[in-house]
Amino acid sequence: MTKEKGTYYISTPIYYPSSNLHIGHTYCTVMADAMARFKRLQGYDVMFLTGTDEHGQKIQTLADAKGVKPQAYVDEVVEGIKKLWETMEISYDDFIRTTEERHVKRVQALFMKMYEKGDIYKGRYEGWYCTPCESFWTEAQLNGDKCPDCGRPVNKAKEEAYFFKMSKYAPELLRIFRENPSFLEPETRRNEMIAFVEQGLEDLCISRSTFDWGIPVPIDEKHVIYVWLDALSNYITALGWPDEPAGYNKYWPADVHLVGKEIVRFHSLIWPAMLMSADLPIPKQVRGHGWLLLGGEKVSKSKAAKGQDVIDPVVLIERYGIDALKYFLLREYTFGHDGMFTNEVMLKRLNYDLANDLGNLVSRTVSMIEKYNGGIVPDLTDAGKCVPADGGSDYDAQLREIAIGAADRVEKQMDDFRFNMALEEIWTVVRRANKYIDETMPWILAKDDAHKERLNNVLHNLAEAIRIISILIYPFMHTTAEEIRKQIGLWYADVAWEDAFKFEAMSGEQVRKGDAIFPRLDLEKELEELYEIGAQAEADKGESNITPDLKAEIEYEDFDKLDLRVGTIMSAEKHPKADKLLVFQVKMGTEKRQIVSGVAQDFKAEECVGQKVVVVANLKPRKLRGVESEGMLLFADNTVDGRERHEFVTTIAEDGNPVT
RNA sequence: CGCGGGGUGGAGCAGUUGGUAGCUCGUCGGGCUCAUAACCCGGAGGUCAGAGGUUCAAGUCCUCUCCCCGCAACCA
Repeated sequence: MTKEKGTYYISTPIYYPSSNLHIGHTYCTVMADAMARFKRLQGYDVMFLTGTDEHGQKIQTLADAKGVKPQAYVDEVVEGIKKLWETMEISYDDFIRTTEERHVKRVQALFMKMYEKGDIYKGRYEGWYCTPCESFWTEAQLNGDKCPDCGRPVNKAKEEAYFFKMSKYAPELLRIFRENPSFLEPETRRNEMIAFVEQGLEDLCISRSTFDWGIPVPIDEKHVIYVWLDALSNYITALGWPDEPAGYNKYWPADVHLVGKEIVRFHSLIWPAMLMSADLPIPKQVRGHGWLLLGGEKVSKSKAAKGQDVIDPVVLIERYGIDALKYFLLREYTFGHDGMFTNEVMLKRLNYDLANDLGNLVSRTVSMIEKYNGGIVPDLTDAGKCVPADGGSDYDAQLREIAIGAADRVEKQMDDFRFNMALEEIWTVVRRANKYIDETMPWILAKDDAHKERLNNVLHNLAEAIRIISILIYPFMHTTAEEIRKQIGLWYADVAWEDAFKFEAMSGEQVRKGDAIFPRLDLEKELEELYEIGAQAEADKGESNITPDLKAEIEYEDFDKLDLRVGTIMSAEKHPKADKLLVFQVKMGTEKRQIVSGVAQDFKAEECVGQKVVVVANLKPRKLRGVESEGMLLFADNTVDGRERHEFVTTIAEDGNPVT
C-alpha cells in the first residue's frame, strides 16, 4: 500500500429524511465519495462522514399523518437512504443519525459548554402562531395574515426560547474570511457571506417548546434543541467528542465540509460561531457546490415534447450503471456552478466518453493483444522502441509522457475540487492512446514478421497506458477500473497511485477480452424509453395534483358573501414597480374596475386583452405596491413540467353576468 | 440604484495569479479498418453583451450601460 500522508476528514451534509433523496443529494454525495476515494488512494487516512438529520416539526407532522411514531418513520426512510448509498457504493466511513444516543448526549454536552461560556440565554421568540399547525411563522412567511401551510388565521404570539449569542462572533467571523480566504470556497459564496455578516447578525434561536421531537435542552426539559445546533454538531459528535475523543483528536478539524450553496450560510457562519463558543477549532474549509437544474432548456416546448428528464438516481443506475452516473455527474458539471440536467446531455456523455473513447480503447487494445501476441502483454524491448512503422516520429515518447504526467495533473485539479477538469485530464490520456493506435497502425505491422518487435512494443505501450488509466479513474469509477484491469491481465495487482507514474511496469500479463465495459447506447431509443419512464413518474405525481387537498367545509352563507362576475379584460399593462404583477382594466357590464393580479410571469400583457375572466367583485379594494386593485381575478393553478402556472378559466357568458 | 449569479464560434460549457481564445457536440472534407458503425487528421465558424478606462499586454482588473436567471419584495 501507499505510505501514510496524514488524515483527511470530509463530510456531506446530513440529509433530512422527510422524503426520498433525489439526484441533487446524489450529486453531493458522489463528489464527496470521489474525493474520499481519491485521498485514500493517495495514502491518506480518510474519514468520510454522512448521515441524516432526523428531528423537527416536519418529521413529527409527517409521522403523525402516517399514524406512526417519529422514530419508526425516520427508521424507514433512513433505511432507504442507506440502501441507496449502498447501491451507489458510497464509501462512507461513518453514518450518523441525529436520533442516535451517541449524538444526543454529545449535542447536550455541546449545549452545556456554550451555556457555561455564557453564550446561551433565555429569551422570547416572537412571531405569528398557527394553533392547528403548532407552527410559528415570521411576518414575511405569512400568506397575507394567514398560515402559509393551512391558510387559517394566525395569532401574534411569543414563545420562550433559548438563544445563542451569535452576534458576539461577527467580528471574529469577518476576521476569518479576511485572513483565511480559503475557509469558504468558491469566492462568490464568500462575498455573499461577508456581506451577510456586515449587515449585522442576529442571535440565533436554538430551542423550541411547541413540539417535542428533538433533543431535550439539558437545563430545561420543556424545550428541545432546534435544528442547527442539533444538526451541525454531527460533524464532531460522530467523532466521539467529547467523551470518546480518540476520533475527534485524530480527525478534527475537518478538512472540508461539502455542502449545497443553500446551506453555506449555516456552515460558514453559525457552525464556526458555535465552535468558537465551545472553544473548539473551526473546520479548515467549507465548499459550496451548485445545483442541478431541470428543464433549463430555453425552448422548452419542443424539448418537452421530446422527453421528460429522469432524475431518479435509482432508475439511471439500473439502466446505465453506477459508474456511468458518477462519471456523468462529475464530468459534466463545474463545481460551484449550477448546471442543467437533461437526458440527452447525459446519454451523449456516456456514449462519447465512456463507450466510444474509453470502452473502445480497451476493447481494441485487448483484441489486438489477443490476435497479434496470443493474449500476452509483451515486454518492451530497446531495439523496437523508436522505430515507428512510418519512419521516425516520437509517438511512443508522447504517449508515455502524457500518461505518466497525468497523475500529477489530476491531483492538482482534485486539490481544487475540479472534478470535471480532473476527468478531462484523464481523458487526454485516453484520446492520446486512441490516436497512438492510428499512428502506429499495428494491423500493418502485424502483416510482416520483420516488424514483430515493433508491434510488440506498440502493444506494450498501449497496455501501459490503459494500466495507468485504470489507476487514474479508480477514485471515480472503481468497478470499471477493476474490470479494465481484469481485461488487461492485472486482476492480481492492487491499485496503487504511485504506479501511475511508472511506465514499463507490465510484463507477460495474460489479457482476457470481456464484455464491452460501456456498451454503446442507442440515443433515440434511450431517449424514448426515458421519456416513458419520466412521463409515468410525472403522471403518478400528477394524480395527487389534480385534486389538491380540499379546504375545510364552509356554510352556504360563507359562499353567498362572494359576488362573482364575468368580466372582460379591456387592457393590461405591467405594474411599474413589481415584476410579477399585471394591472388590468376590467369591464363588467357597465362597471369598470382596475384590478392587479400576479400573473405577469404567465402572460404577456397584450395576450390578456379581450379575455373573459371571473372576477371577485366585492372584494375590499387594496393597494398592491402602490397601485389600487378593486377586486380579484380568478385563474386556475395549473402545473406544467413541474412548474406552476396560471390559466384562464374562460366563459362565453357576457361580462357583467353574475356567477352563482 | 434590495442581494446575488450570468452574458465566450450553431448548441452546451472551460478559461485558475492579465501574456497567442480552449473543450465536448454539431457541421464540412479527408484517413483507417485493430475496435463497441467506434477511432484518427484537417477545415469553416468567435470584434469573448456594449461603451469607456488602467496596462507594454485584458475574456481575465476598474467604471458605466443593456439583456437574462435565481432570491427578496410582491402574487386579493
